[in-house]
Amino acid sequence: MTKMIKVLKGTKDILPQEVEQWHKLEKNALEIFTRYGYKEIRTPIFEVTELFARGVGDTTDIVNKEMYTFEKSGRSITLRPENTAGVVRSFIENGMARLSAPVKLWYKGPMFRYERPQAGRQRQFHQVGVEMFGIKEPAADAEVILLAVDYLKSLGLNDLEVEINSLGCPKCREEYKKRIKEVLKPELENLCEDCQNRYEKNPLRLLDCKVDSCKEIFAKPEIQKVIQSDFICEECAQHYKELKSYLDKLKIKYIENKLLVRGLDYYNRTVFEIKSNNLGSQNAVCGGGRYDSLVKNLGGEDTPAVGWAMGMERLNSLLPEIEPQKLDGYIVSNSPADAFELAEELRAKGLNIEFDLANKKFTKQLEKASKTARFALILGEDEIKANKVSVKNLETSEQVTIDRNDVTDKIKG
RNA sequence: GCGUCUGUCGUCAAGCGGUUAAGACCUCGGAUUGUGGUUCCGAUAUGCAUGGGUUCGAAUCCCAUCAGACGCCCCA
Repeated sequence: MTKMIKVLKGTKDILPQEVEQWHKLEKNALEIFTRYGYKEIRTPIFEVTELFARGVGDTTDIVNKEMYTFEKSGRSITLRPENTAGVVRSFIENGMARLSAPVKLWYKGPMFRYERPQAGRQRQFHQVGVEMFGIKEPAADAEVILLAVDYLKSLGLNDLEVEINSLGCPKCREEYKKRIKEVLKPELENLCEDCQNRYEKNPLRLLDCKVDSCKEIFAKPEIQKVIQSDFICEECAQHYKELKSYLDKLKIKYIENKLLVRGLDYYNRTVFEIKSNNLGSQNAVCGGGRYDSLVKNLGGEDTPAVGWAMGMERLNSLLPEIEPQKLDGYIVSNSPADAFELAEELRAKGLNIEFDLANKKFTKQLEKASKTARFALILGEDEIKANKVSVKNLETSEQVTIDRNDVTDKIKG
């Protein structure tokens, strides 16, 4: 046998038996997001590499080691590892800053990250996400979180945990980083290798290290004091406070998590995640936050923005399996020409109809009908002559011979 | 990039150095040339991820490669 070709590591076929669930995710997204005034946008799945380097941030893992990048005609091109940068690019390029604020956009589609696959993580995966531009007030943050919760509810996912935090603005965050580095400096060589890296790259990150020896160090009172301190400036604190009061009013339960730091450089002030306990170690279904300086960084007018993305595969694994739909009718006939005709007639009326293209024996056809359809539509010589059809309900075994024109009504009940 | 575990039919698997490589499901055919979903019979891996090695003998032991699962890092 010639060698079989297999899917690439970390990629997957979405097979017919699971596609119903994907339809549900997409249908609900369109429906719910539309209610909140969002319009769908579809951006290319590849962009100039620089977009991600500048947008996502060139200190991030995503940009440093996870991008699918290739050269074409002397240009460096990258498969999108996330879609916020692309949407922002489009926002700027199409002059959307001139539209009346807020500009609300949503998207869905495949993303690509060269990572080691594991539960809830693939190299090609899908995200749905929303981005709102032009509103700096915390009400925007609140609405975006409410939308996420609403969408999850529409999928039957009611008891997920919402975690929030405020990163402050670049100014107050720098201060905080400095203080963390200061207090940890004496312990630096006792920290694990990862933490030593993070010490320089992203000091906020090292606070939730899972290594026991690091945990012990962080538990020291003088260090805890710095971690727990309210470092954010007055304005940022006010923003955060207002957000929380909105969430309270909206009865959205949330957990404040000081250690919640997102790994993308563009976030400021509000960050949040929505987690599930049923997902294994990659337990976040939704992640997002505010990114007020991204539009400007990518060459647009200074425009505040908030948004989030959800991993569709992760959502999917939380959804119950959907029973496959049965056909409305399966035509049992040894005259393919007549079966064709009847099938077309009924399909035109919106019914799902099939018949045996291989023209097998009568009993085989009935067997197939009973496995795949609600009704068997028997079209034998007698019926054809009389312009009738015998309609058999395959659940109750009840069978009647009726006029062709009455078949639709009989099936639709 | 690192760590742990795992690769036997389309699927789920038994087998643990000498078997004709169980069994079940699915699929296909027959009992049954106009009445199914139940039942009964039958078919379906010269092959055990791939390549080497050890051995009289390997699906079973060893090595390498590849693939998968899970975890770390990071993220949705």
